[in-house]
Amino acid sequence: MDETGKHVFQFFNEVGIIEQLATAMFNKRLPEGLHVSHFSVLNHLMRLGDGKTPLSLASAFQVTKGTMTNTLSTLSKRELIRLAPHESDGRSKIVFLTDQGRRFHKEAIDSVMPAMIALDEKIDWSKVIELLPELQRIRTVLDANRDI
Amino acid sequence: MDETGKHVFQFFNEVGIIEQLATAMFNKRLPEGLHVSHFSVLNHLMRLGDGKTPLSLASAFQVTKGTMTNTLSTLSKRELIRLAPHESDGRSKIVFLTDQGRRFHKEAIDSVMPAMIALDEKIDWSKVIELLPELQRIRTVLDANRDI
DNA sequence: GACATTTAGTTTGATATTAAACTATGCAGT
DNA sequence: ACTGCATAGTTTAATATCAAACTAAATGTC
Repeated sequence: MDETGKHVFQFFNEVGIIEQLATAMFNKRLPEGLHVSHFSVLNHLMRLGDGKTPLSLASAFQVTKGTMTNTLSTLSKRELIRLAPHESDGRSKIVFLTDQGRRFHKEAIDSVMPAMIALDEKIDWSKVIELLPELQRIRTVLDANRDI
Repeated sequence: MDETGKHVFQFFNEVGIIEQLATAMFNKRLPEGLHVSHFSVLNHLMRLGDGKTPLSLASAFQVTKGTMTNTLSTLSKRELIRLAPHESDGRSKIVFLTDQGRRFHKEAIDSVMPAMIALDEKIDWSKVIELLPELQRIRTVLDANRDI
């Protein structure tokens, strides 16, 4: 293996570890039984608006349909979302945020923010933001080449 | 939430998705029953030398001791590693690569490389490598602040 | 030296995730 | 209209992972 190959493995390794640490940090601050995956869905619906289908959410987070079924069913049991039938497609559903869901989203952010502020002194977030476009490019390419 | 906060969530989101896509890509190419986690351990031992303890591996990948016990036991069952008692500490063990393990590592890389080469035309790996130090910094900070 | 505390590894129970099979609906071509 | 293929979501079985309890060995304190 050449040098570049090693760096690439290292890159994926760093990404994996950052993901684990960040996930752990979030999970620790979410109430019993709720996971980053649940928060992420709520966050997505808040940012981009609800009324999405389960499949579009699965695709946004790159998880399988089965995973999204599971995530949404937990959110639904907790009444943080409401699943309505799709008005024009009998196979599909539409996901709506409930008031509880919106409230929970705000509370979750409030409980994570202190940790972020604590990190703020140590991480140059502006530099992190500079990384975003390149990460998005990599994500897009990986996504488009899932079958190779 | 302010703008920076949104970017930070976005950053963690991108990282999460890249991790999932990369993991999926690797897993698809590994033989039945073996996972990126197993390859990663072998890769680590190849890069930095074997003779490590399970705990040091757990810490290198930021997984729990229990997870590492599980990973190593699979590798051991397949005889890709050998677990020897620690010569001076009765509680501990030492992980050695077997010849099969080294062979498997090479084969795994050979089977992943074509996909990387395919991606090579689309991703500027040199730019990826430029991201490494900043990612490592973020990782280190997150790691050092796990308790906050 | 005895006892308390720390440390390395294992075990247990729970959960998120995946891949693949399955159900039901939509749609396209004939 | 019928038939066949595609699509949306669910279910199932297997696995990786975690947190927390547990075992056994080491270390430190008195």
